Amino acid sequence: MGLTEYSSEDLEQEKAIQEQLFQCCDTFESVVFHAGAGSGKTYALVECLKHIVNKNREKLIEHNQKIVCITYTNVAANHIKHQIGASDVVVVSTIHERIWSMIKEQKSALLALHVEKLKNEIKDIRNQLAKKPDFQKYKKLDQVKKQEFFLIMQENREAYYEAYSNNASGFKNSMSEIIPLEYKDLLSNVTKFKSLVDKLFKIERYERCLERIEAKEKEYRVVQYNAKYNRDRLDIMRISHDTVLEYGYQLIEKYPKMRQMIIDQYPYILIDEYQDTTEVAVKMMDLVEKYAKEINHDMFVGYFGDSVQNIYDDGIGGRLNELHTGLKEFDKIYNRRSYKEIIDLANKVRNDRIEQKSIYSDCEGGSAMCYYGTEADIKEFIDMCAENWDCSTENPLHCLFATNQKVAEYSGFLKMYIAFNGTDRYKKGLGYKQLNSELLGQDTRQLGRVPAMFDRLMRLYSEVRNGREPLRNILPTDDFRSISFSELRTLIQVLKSIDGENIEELLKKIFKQYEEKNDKVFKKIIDKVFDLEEASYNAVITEIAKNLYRDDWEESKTAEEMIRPILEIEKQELLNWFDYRNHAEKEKICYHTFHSTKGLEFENVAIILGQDFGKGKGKNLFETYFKEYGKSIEEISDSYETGRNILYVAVSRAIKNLCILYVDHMEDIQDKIEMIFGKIEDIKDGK
DNA sequence: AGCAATTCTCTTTTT
DNA sequence: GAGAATTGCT
Repeated sequence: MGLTEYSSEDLEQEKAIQEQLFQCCDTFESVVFHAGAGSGKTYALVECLKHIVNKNREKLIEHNQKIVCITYTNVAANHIKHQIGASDVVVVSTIHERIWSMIKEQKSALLALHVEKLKNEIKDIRNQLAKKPDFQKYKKLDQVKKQEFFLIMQENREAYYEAYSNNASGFKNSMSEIIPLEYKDLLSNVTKFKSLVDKLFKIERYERCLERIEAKEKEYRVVQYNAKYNRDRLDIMRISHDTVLEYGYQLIEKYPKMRQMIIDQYPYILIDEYQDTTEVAVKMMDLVEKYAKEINHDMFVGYFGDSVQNIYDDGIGGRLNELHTGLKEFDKIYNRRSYKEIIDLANKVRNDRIEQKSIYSDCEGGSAMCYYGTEADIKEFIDMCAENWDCSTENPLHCLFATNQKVAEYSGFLKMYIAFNGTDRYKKGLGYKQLNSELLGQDTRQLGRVPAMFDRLMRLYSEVRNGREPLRNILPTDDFRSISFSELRTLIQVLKSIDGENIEELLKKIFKQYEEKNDKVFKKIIDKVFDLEEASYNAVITEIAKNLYRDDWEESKTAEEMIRPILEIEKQELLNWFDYRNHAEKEKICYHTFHSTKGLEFENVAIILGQDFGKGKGKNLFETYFKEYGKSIEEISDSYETGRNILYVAVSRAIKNLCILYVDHMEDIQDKIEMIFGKIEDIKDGK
């Protein structure tokens, strides 16, 4: 069995560290708690919260003060809320939510910052127009001409945007109808022309916004933050995540009163996963805490996390001590998650001063191995792991890949992933980043319009077939109650008859029934799935085309031709996709990206390290890590850290069994790999 | 040939 | 939205 008996000496030690932490809370000595993977970091944080509440609840209530706990995600916030139970003196939230709630009432100060930001942005764009070589031709025009050009473009704004997504020659054609000859030169390079006009329009929008703020127009009196949007829209008074923190920092820096207010209201601030927070958030904490010292007020800031588990681009990682000075440091070296073999390997991977030790005395009995092979060996490797560890739905194997595409491939919906990836919506611009949340988001609200439609369709499909109480979750409660048993049975029969090899067949079948049968409840169900004003085959096709493709398709192709790749997605792929997202069926083998496993733990883990992560062909995320392994701090590069952190997170998910497959050339790095993993074998000899 | 314009390609994740 | 790769122009 294993991992059941504690070593009493270590348990005492662990307790002693926790006691020291409590003491720091009591004496307002701010701390950083370095806790590696599986060490019970969140447990320590929750214990601190409880300790502070127990000791100070009355006092806090009397002074109308709260303990603040900041997490990186909403999921983590809910998790901690659940663990401490409802409390009137603790507020748990993400940094954005907390900062916004602290600053949103300072409406006039925020408005002033917003005005300043608008002005700075305008200045910046003007600066680019004057300096960037791209705009040389524009620069040569005199003021009057510049103004005239702008007015012409302004008058033809609609035509400009209509032509915008055409290819270069098409765009040139449409534009030369509008633009007088003297400005034709600007159009010689379409990309530069677009960039110029976009910038001119942006300046205009910002200036107009400034005027409206000045005029105190209704919608222009307060700055809004809505967590739903990922981008600033400064011109309509809407800011996004980064700007919330930016404004927060500026307010705190500018107004001592703001600092005072935070200190008075929130004498305790605990931050979970500090390595993921942004620089500006930590600088804010530093400012506030230093000010508290200055005016002799009590304030405690506690950071909980692990610099090596920073796997996001904008997290501070190991830079905490530069940004927030004077913190008392604690290391937690005990591991409560894994067997010794895993812990030893994870220690070697991170290769820093933190060396974990199991808290259990019966911690031997796990396994950690490494093989090398080629792309073609992956499948066999996975099967070998599943077989060796006797994996089943009760004891599943968890496979970790770098990219979502690989996850989609092995989960059985690669064709679907590629079909969506190939649509205009996700191919153009930054769309490919959107694909992962709109197609693979665990939360239904993240899904794009079309994936959400397919999700509802497949929910119905599997509910009718596998649900214990079919339709209970699909029919509105009233209908479910009023429908008779035999009616329900026929309805289910009809719904079950909807089937087909691919999306096209499914849709055709559905709407054939829809038109033939005059069943009110059936229609209601289908209406709900497609969520359109009018439900028909053509309406659905058009909706999909409109959502996934640019709107200039009508001339050349019909909607149906346009969305051919989507229509041809096989039903089996849809089902696999649906199961992957909902984890409805407990699988024998589950697939994840490295990133998505953060914070989780699995009995059996297989990791595939390949060439599929990074820019350019054949780039290998881990190559630099292996190459620079063991070198001094001065010699290592940023990509060493990126590789190390991701590999550490991946490796430390395992509780008992871990196996790694390295899929790339390894002539130069074999010795380093063997330093970490011990002997590495060819997968073909491994069986 | 040499340069400029156009098109293609690119990882993960949260707020 | 940046940098590489490809196509196009003179």
